[in-house]
Amino acid sequence: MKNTKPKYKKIIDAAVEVIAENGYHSSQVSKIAKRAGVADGTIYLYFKNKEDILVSVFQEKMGQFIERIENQINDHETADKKLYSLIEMHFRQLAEDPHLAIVTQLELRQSKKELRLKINEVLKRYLALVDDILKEGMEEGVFHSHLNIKLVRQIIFGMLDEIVTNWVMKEQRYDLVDQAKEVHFVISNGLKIHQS
Amino acid sequence: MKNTKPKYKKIIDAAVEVIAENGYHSSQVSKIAKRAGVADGTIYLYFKNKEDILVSVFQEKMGQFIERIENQINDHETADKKLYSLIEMHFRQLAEDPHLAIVTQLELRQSKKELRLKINEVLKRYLALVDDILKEGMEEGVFHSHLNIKLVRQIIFGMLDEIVTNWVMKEQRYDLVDQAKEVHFVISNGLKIHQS
Amino acid sequence: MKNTKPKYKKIIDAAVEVIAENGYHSSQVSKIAKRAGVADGTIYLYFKNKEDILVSVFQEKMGQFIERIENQINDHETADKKLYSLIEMHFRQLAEDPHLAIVTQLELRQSKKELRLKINEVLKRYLALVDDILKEGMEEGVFHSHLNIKLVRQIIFGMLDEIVTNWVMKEQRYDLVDQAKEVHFVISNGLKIHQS
Amino acid sequence: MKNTKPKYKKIIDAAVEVIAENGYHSSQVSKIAKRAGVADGTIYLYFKNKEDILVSVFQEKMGQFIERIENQINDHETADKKLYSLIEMHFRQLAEDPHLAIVTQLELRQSKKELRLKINEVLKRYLALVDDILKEGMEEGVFHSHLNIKLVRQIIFGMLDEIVTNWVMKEQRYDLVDQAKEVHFVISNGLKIHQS
DNA sequence: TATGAATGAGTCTTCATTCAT
DNA sequence: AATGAATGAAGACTCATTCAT
Repeated sequence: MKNTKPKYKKIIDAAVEVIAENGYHSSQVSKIAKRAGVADGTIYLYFKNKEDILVSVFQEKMGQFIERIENQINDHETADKKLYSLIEMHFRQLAEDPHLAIVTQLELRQSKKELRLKINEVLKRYLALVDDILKEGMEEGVFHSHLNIKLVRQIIFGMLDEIVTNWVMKEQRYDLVDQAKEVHFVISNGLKIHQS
Repeated sequence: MKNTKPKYKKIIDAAVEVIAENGYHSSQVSKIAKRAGVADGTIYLYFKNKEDILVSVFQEKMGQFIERIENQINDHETADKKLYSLIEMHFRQLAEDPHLAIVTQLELRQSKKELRLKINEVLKRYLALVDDILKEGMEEGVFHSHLNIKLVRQIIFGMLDEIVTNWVMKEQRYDLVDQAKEVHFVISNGLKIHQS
Repeated sequence: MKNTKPKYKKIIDAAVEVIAENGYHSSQVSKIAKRAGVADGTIYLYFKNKEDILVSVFQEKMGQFIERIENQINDHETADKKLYSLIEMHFRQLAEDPHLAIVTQLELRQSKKELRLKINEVLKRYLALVDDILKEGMEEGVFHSHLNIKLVRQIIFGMLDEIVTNWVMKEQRYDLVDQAKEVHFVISNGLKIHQS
Repeated sequence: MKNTKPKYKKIIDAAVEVIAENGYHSSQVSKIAKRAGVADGTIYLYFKNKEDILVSVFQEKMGQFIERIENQINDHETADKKLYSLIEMHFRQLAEDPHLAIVTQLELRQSKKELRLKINEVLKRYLALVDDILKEGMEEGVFHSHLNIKLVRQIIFGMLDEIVTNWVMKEQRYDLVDQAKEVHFVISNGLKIHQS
């Protein structure tokens, strides 16, 4: 946690709610302040500007998100099981926090370059996690070792991201976690070495 | 082609250029008008509002994009070869039009709900294309027929989309089309039935 | 006249009034727009920003101010008579336009460097006028020719400026033009060569 | 000295520095507090509000300024010599304290009416000094006795003020005190009775 | 006395859209 | 069909001041 001051946390949480409900552009700073129960100006004691709120939300929430996946993964022994666990956790966590899901899948996709770069910075840790699983799978002799890890990492992240986005846009009307098995089947099958 | 009047086309093309160069938020209607060589007000003779320009760009360009893939695919006989062709064409077309790539991958990811829904409408035709290939592969007995087509379609689109986005964000410094083979390998391998 | 468009002039005149009545800092752009009978945004078709209104007021009004003095001066033959004419006209013009006097003497004395530099740019023409009179007087053998023109020019401008400012701050309760004779007496006496 | 408490003085001195360096509008109370080494709130134990800091700076510094001139003047016997001494001291003191010069000549020229009135209050003592010299000169039969003292006082103050302002705006690149002689020559010459 | 975290009022500016010509 | 001058709504951010400790 970057900052444990109670107002900081209250603002972050208020921001997730307000942005999920109204969209980033309709989430006036004053609206977030009111929801957090602080004065408008107080926001600026903790955040550089409005965009910084968005970045901070992502950093805080994604930090936890990734941490939980890291922990969970270690409970499993093979790369393939770890991969399944990652997929399942990815879906589960977003399914459990629909507000956060809306923010990460829709509202955070702003086109401002600076914002995108900061988001990518946070995602690096997640991608590193995927890399580790891939390398492990290759060392185990289970995954094709000629595959370009950077590319496969993009494939996996792209798959998961698109599936979650779809679920959010379909207004979360079905069970996201249910999809984990099949998604894992396809990608695992795709990476694995098969005897022919 | 929705509209063949010369000014309509000039505005569409100007919009792609201007948005690619400046980003959506810095692409004022007046800037697009100037680039297109028309008066500001003229824009509103052809488009309902600013967002409609963006949607129309997507419709026009994506219409062609999908059409070309449709044509190309028919030259191939098996579902797997069609799948490869789709991937290759997806990458090739965006690689050949970097301005368009920037617009579709970055600038179009605005969060306004209405816009996103219209974009999805256009993409339906693309997804239908993927569906056809998948069904064909299942009928051929090559792809696992128990797979949820809607989910696999998301997997494929998500993969390709993420890979193109990465390429755009890395400022197109490497050859995107080169990636087609490996991407096809992974997804094809993932969908195929293997003897164990 | 830099710009003869009627709205430009209306805004300039409204600005002088509003600023004279309320002071620069209490003269919101929207207040000026309303007084000028235009929309807020229209201001920005003619002026870069709020400060630019102030600068433009000065340029427009001071342009006329100086022009009139230039014309008037030419009617006189000796440097000393020209000097008197300059003083009289300086006072007369400001006395005739009390709103302008308030703006130039009080509201324009903002401390922002950029603004001050632009104001000085306009004043150069006025100072050049004074220089010419001084040189002429020296050539006539009437004014001391060893005097530093740049310094004397400051003396004259400073005198006049302070006297007008005092009059404005005393709420213009006495006749400013009445002072011209005595002021001219002192400075003329000060510059002239006397037999001792 | 209005207030001899050490923090009061520290705040005054910090204010002169900060305002000279940053300009009045960029001199936030918090910046002055930090420079003075006190908490923001402490400022308000010694000053009613931000403007009161500025007024107090002027009162403190101008009090000394005038006092020194008063003392110096008494060393001289004739009005004319006193006048020279006043001019020289005026220039010398500001030349020796460039921060103060910037504050008095540029930053203090804010347009808020209340502030200007308080500044004038302080200046009264200075103007009285000038008045005394003028009266003395008239009694000596050296200066024209028909001159309006209030007007001449403005002439003298305006001259000196403009010359110092110019020097400050020219970034103090030349010697201000050097100008005293010539300035005195002009005004003294202007006030004196010459035989014709 | 001293602190400094919190407050919240206040405004310039942009730009999508309109409409008289 | 085309123009482009004019419109006006909308909101992030600053900073002087307060007050509980």
